[in-house]
Amino acid sequence: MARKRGLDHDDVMRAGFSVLDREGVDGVSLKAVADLLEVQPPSLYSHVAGLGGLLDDLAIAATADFGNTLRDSAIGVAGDDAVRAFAAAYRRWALAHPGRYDLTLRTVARPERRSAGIGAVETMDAILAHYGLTDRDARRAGRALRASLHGFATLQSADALGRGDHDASFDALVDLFLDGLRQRATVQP
Amino acid sequence: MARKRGLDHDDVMRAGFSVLDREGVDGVSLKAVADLLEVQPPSLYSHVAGLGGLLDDLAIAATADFGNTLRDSAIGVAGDDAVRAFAAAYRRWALAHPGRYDLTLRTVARPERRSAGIGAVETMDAILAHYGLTDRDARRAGRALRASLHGFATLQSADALGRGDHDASFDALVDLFLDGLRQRATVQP
DNA sequence: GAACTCTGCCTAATGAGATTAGACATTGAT
DNA sequence: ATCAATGTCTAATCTCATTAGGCAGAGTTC
Repeated sequence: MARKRGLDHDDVMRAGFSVLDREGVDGVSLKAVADLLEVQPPSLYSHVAGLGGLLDDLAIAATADFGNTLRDSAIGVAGDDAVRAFAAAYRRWALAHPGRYDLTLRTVARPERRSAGIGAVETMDAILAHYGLTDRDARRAGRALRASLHGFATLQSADALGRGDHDASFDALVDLFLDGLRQRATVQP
Repeated sequence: MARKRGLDHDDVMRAGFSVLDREGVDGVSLKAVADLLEVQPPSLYSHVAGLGGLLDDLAIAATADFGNTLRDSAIGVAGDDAVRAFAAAYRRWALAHPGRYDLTLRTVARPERRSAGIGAVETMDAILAHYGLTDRDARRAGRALRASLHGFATLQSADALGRGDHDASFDALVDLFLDGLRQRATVQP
């Protein structure tokens, strides 16, 4: 009768992402995932460490995917173009997967999650290196860019920006950042 | 025996904020609030519309307080000084009350909450008006500033900025924004 | 001052979820 | 054919939120 289908950690992750994308972070429950997999909730404990473990796993996977996307965005471009490409990829990913993006930020404090996010920071550092800033300025510029992108993506996906052309506002934000960057740069890329 | 103390909506709010400040948004439960007030959870329903209602009320109150703080920050200053004061007040408040700040952003979509948040946007618009930007540029600059401040505050309070002098990074972010603003301004305040 | 009503807290009960323990069936190897 | 491993299941417990209905204290009215 019971067909002994045999689930998999990956199956659970897929189902988890499906619920996450559909219902958001708060909608992710073992019940929902189990229903989707047509299984009883306790069965999931063979594959993930409870709800918390599932969310952790999802967060790590999402962070890694995000990092890879960002890395890819900057391949073959440099200077302002690279910044623009990076910024566009950042916003695109965050808006396309609001739940996943949310998850990449909740409890950033865990080491595995942090290391999965390194890719993003390294990519940004590499892009900014072309501007020949001092280490200190580069670090600050990186934080400023990250904060701006994060803030914009979050506010837009929370629908907190009001009416208007958000694409243009975003471009303006990036341009504004680039203007400031150029003023501080020692080399003009 | 029962001392018939007589709670109050305000008492519940105070307790709610206390839990919120101590445990964060996810820590707010009717159980926790009831414990703090030495009352049984169902008793709270006389004063608040369940957990959701309490969170809504807290969010509205927090948003109003935040808005007032921001408004006050810009009294008697103008131009770059006003932007700096506004930015400093924004970050100070957000870092001082991470739970409340979180709450001001969750479900921004509700009308009362939105109107409570108007103060912040109006204050920012008033400050930016001094730069004589076109309406469109002003709107974009406002969004850029809001996004930057929000992003920085969120990332810092999530401990996602890494090691370093965050005060200086924040100042750098604001300076960078001001540089960009000046380039676009038609009047030099 | 006694009865009345209102307000606000209480207990009891229900229900959703997470989680643990332990039984049972299917699979693959010996 | 038997055995161990694996993975799912049912049953039970626990924490909360929430609803229903009862009871007591406070002020009001006569």
